[in-house]
Amino acid sequence: MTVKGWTEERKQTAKTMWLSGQTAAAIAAELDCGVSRNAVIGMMQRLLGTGAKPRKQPKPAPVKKVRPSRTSPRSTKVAAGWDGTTVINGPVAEVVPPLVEQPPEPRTFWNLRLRDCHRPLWHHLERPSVDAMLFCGKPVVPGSSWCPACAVIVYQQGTA
DNA sequence: CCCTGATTCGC
DNA sequence: GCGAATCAGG
Repeated sequence: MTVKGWTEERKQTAKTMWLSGQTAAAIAAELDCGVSRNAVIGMMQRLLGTGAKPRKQPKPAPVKKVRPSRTSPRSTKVAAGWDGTTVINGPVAEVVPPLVEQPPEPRTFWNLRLRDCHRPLWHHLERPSVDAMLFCGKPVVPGSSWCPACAVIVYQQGTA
């Protein structure tokens, strides 16, 4: 089932994953067709109009760089469950739709993403099970691993 | 260095 | 329409 190209299913999956906060690379891996993360990003721009956001740098000098060849060795990527749900066969659309928006905080171990506040919330537990591993989950300060509130806490504790 | 998304532009 | 190259930020 490796039909190269963007099928409606593929677009839907990518779109939903993107909206749910998955990274482009993760989406590319999940789709597991010949798409790179750039392809995913490019598709999102066309599909969702990502370019609608105000850009910071107008990129003044798009000087033509050397483009010797476009051939790229596409490595086989492993499709792993991205939200704890194994998606191997069957219409992906049936497993993805339930995702409307971001899950409420705190985030679970499985839902925690790079930009979610990483401050652990289980410091009371000796041996927390994965299910008990909750993180703050609020949006982090860009460049940090914690949200503004947790950054202060972590800093005061000297755990930074 | 690695990663991320964003943009440009050739196909 | 598509995606690699490239860029810019973290």
